[in-house]
Amino acid sequence: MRISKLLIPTLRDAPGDAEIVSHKLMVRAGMIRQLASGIYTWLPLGLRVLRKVERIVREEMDATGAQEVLMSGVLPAELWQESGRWEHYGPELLRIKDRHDRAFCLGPTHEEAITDLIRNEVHSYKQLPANFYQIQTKFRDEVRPRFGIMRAREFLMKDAYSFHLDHASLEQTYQDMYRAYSRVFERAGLTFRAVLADTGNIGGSKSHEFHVLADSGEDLIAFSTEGDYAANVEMVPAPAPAAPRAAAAQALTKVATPKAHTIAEVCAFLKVEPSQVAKTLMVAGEDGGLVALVLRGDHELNAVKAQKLAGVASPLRMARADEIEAVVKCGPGSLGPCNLTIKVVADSAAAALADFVCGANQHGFHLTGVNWGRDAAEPEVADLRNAQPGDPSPDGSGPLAIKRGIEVGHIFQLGTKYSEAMKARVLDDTGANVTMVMGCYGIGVSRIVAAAIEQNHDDKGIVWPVGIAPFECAIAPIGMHKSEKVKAAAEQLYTELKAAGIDVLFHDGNERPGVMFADLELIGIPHRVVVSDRGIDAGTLEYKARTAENAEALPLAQTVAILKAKIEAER
RNA sequence: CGGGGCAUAGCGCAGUCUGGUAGCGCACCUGCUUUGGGAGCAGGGGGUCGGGGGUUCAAAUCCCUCUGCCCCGACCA
Repeated sequence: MRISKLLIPTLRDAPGDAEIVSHKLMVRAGMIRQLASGIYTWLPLGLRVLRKVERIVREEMDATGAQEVLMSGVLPAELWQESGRWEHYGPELLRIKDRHDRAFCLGPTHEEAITDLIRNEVHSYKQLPANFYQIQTKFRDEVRPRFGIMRAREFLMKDAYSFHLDHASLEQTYQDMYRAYSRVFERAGLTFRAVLADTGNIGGSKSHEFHVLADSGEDLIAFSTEGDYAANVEMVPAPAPAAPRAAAAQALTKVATPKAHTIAEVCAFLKVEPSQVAKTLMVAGEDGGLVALVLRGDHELNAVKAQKLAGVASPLRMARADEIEAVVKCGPGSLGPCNLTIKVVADSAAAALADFVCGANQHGFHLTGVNWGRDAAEPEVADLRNAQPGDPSPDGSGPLAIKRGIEVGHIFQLGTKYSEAMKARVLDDTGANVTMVMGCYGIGVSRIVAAAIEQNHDDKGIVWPVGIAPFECAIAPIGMHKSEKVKAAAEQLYTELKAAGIDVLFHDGNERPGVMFADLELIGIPHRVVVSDRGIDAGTLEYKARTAENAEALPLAQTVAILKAKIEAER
């Protein structure tokens, strides 16, 4: 393509509201523009990258034998009512009505739609297993869209759904998908890790997430530093304390703690360690009341674990100040487990504390020397906290380390959750009706674009892996509009590179060299060839990789062949 | 949804406190010069100062209200 025929509105300054580097660079490079919160227009350059990611995904899915379909983005409410998710999905499901006042939603995922298709069209075990995928725009009305395309409300996703006669067949397709996903992310040039995951809103049993490792990631991944174990922290069981609770040694004492509400403030004021403090959090219960959750001051509540507790509302919701005041006469900063009338659940580490510090359920006061059983009722004990670095790996392979990740893929063994609810059955070889077993597999196609930038950039801009670069090579002629020699050589190189099957961007504008180089670096084209009078006279073209420090001279006659070899090796 | 902030040209911002001609840099258009790392000179276009209401002789500026966007907390590819 000729750059003069492309709308690539690059910016020197990033918009003030862009937080993370991929968002800044995508806007600056003229790849995307925002239309509304979490809703974006893809410009020609951005769309080229998106299409390349799509192509890789499509090729790898096709290679597994999956069949491509395309379902509607607008889905009838009836299907969602049938699966039960019309009620349970929550406000993320954007519900709309048509002119006849019939209810629909914008599809955030398509289990219902595909299950409806398959139950109507597939009747025999001989048609199984089968795996169907689509690459399609999803809509999730996120509470807080942010980070540009990374967490948009509208986004491009590859979703696949497999159908099986039995679990062994599902397991096999699951493994196929695991391998296909690994190839997709490798080809996209990403450093990633597959980790054990929670099944969340989709449901099912076994599940892995694929995470791109990046400091800007919103997820926390726990790794065994010695072994293979890797899991989303929300999944990692926290170890119960090895030692039994010590005997009470101190007397219960009430102390005034004016202005000390947070754990840090209380510890500084009373000169104790956070690990000797119990913090009490109140969350909404299933019955409309509240449940008190007690953790050690140095531990973090794990929302996934908490919302699985009996009596706790799912999804988890922290109590509002007015709800708390209806139970105890104080604010959230002075809560403690003593004399509570509501259900109290303590994390195993908090339950093992003796002579600990906690809020007095009275504004401005804390208690010291508190002991379970004596001063507070023995609590129900559960695993409520996030695993921490240094905790033992659940597989016994060593201590855990924790890193940040961006979730770009997720595979699930659904089992019969949807096929049961929607009566999707086939006849087996004995003529018996069997409920199909399902799997589902998602890739955040648009998110991959942002994640790739998070991992591949420098202070000048994006550094695309060749596999997903909008163009593989750029031609940068110097003084083309003055020098016929340069113009002829650049045009010839452009024709030859295209003929060699290379995606080439011809910078045919009349920009000064500095502007041209800066733009090509910003938009991250992996290979650059400079055509100049100086070089032509010497029989050379100047070549520089985006990642290279310095340029090198290539013999004019061999440039195309050399570039072709380099690019094909990287694809 | 709760808490905080912002809204002035395509982008980045000043002006708001203390009411009185709407500005700066980049980008854009024209001309001339320039051409190996974001050029120079000259000229030019572009704004209902987010919307509505109020106070005032006079509102970007003060008051009320609505909307949008961003950030911090519970969801997910």
